[in-house]
Amino acid sequence: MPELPEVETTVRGLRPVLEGARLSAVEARRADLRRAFPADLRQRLTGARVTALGRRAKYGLVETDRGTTMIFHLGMSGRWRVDPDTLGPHDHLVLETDAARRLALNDARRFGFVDLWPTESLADYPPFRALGPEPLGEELTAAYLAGVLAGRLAPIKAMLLDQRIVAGLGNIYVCEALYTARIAPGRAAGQVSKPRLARLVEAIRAVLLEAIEAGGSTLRDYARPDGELGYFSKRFQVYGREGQPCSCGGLIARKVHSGRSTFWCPACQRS
DNA sequence: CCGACAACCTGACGGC
DNA sequence: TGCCGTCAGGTTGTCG
Repeated sequence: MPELPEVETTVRGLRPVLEGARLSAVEARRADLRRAFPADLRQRLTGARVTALGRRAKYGLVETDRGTTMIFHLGMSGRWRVDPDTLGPHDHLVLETDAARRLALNDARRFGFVDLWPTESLADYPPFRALGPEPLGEELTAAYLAGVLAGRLAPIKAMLLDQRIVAGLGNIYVCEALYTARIAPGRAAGQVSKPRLARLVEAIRAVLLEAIEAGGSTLRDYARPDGELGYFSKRFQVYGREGQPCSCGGLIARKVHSGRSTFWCPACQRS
């Protein structure tokens, strides 16, 4: 499920449940996801008050009044279920609050993980150290991209998926942003012109904001016990649409590169 | 630097 | 109905 917009929507959905609440119970129902849960997870979080919810790239942040932040990553299939009636086999971590709310981190494929880190030095959390700028922040500009992509021969699509270049884009929204900017995904990154990079920055923002907005509009549904979130049944322009017509009259193509499907319109996305 | 691939897992879906 | 192959939003590491 989760790229940046889904994580952002998740965080917004968790905020009214968690912010200001005290965690009365913390239970890991298995030892690990992709990695082991921190051994002191329960001890550190039980009794703590949640002071803030946040996001960095595709990571969710749950800050507590104990100087510790719980970091979660949803991997491919992770989601938080709110006030579930019953717990299923994939509900791996359960939080209860003093307001008698219950949250279950559900992750069938277990590619996600949960970690703890001191709030004051979050920037030193190893997975955060090399992250590039937030795509919705002011640091992401055409000038920045031009600098970091200069001379690079790798396809622009691969560069955008590299979290060190921009932090938070995944396969779906990279395809969508390149389509919106009318840039061919296979174009050498260092050869995309400055005006096109400017268009790309705008497209990235527009695509992400639209998805977050779509997620926001289903936030009411987010609280359903099934936790259904998905990609907001949003209709993508190219992703998953191989063989279907583009608005230009061309046909959407699909090609696999290093195991990931790329969708694009060869007719109107030019290099 | 670059591309390809495997690994980590389960579930959904299409074809037969 | 069921079995089997294929594919899926991410990250990390290795190899050539």
